[in-house]
Amino acid sequence: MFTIGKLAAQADVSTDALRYYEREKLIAPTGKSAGGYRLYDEDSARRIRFIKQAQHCGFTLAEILELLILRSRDSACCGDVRKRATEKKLQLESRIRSMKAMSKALDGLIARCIDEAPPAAGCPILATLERAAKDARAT
Amino acid sequence: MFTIGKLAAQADVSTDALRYYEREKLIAPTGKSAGGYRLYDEDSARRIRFIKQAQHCGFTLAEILELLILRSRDSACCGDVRKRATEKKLQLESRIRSMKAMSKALDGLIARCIDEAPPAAGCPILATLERAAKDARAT
DNA sequence: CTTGACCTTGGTCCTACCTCCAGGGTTTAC
DNA sequence: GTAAACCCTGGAGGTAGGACCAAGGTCAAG
Repeated sequence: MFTIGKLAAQADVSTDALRYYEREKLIAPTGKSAGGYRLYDEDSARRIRFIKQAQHCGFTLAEILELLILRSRDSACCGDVRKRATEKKLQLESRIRSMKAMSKALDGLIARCIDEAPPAAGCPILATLERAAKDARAT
Repeated sequence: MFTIGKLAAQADVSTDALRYYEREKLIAPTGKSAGGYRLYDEDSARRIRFIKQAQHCGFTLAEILELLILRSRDSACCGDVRKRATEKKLQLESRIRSMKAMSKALDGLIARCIDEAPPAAGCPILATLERAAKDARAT
């Protein structure tokens, strides 16, 4: 059994984050000391590893809570989990697409800037940012 | 000259958003009516197009404010603007990379789930989420 | 027994971008 | 002239994931 500080150090998160997870129902201390200190065991550490890994896969804490609940009830597990993973992947891919579109739009702006003589009258990037929406509306 | 509602409809934003932009110093009404209504002109409309386009390129409102300030002073314009556009592109690309890594991690999870017989004892996705961090620490 | 490191609760604050609301004044169309 | 539609200010709320802080209690070492 270790206190919150030890657990935090071991899992490389802040004690504030751990208390936050507790408020959000993601974890609960295994017990409490006489003086009211939270006490944790190896199971808690595993649970936090789970949370952090899932975050690295793009799940929000709310979604991770659902995964944790699924994990606790054995029934209907794998299919459900796989569905969530797949949905998350689609979501990520959609966001990647939209960011790629932004990146491409920036490419266009930057290229225009180089083409059209740098210290010309009015920055071509800024001019284009103004004009673009008009074009889009015309579409 | 039109009121905030007209401008909002024309630019496809909410009146609340316009008032918010004003608080954030991104825009200001051209004038006010006798009764205190905000009044805007075609220039305001162009400014809002600018803001929306820049948002589509991934700039935050704070960054857009800087762009607008750059635009108003002609000096040192294009180089500065181009620098910001380039930085923003790098930032986007870094975020894209990190999301791709997430997506790939999900791929791994999903694949493992298919390989290892669906209704087995314990979902392989969940098990992997627990284990992965340990492996990483060992690295 | 004292000092310092650690812990507690409960609260506010942060980013980013708004949305929604109340309570009231203004314009405009009929 | 009156009803509907519009606008005003100011402030709260909400998402996501915490950071940080104050006032105070607890624990371990020396």
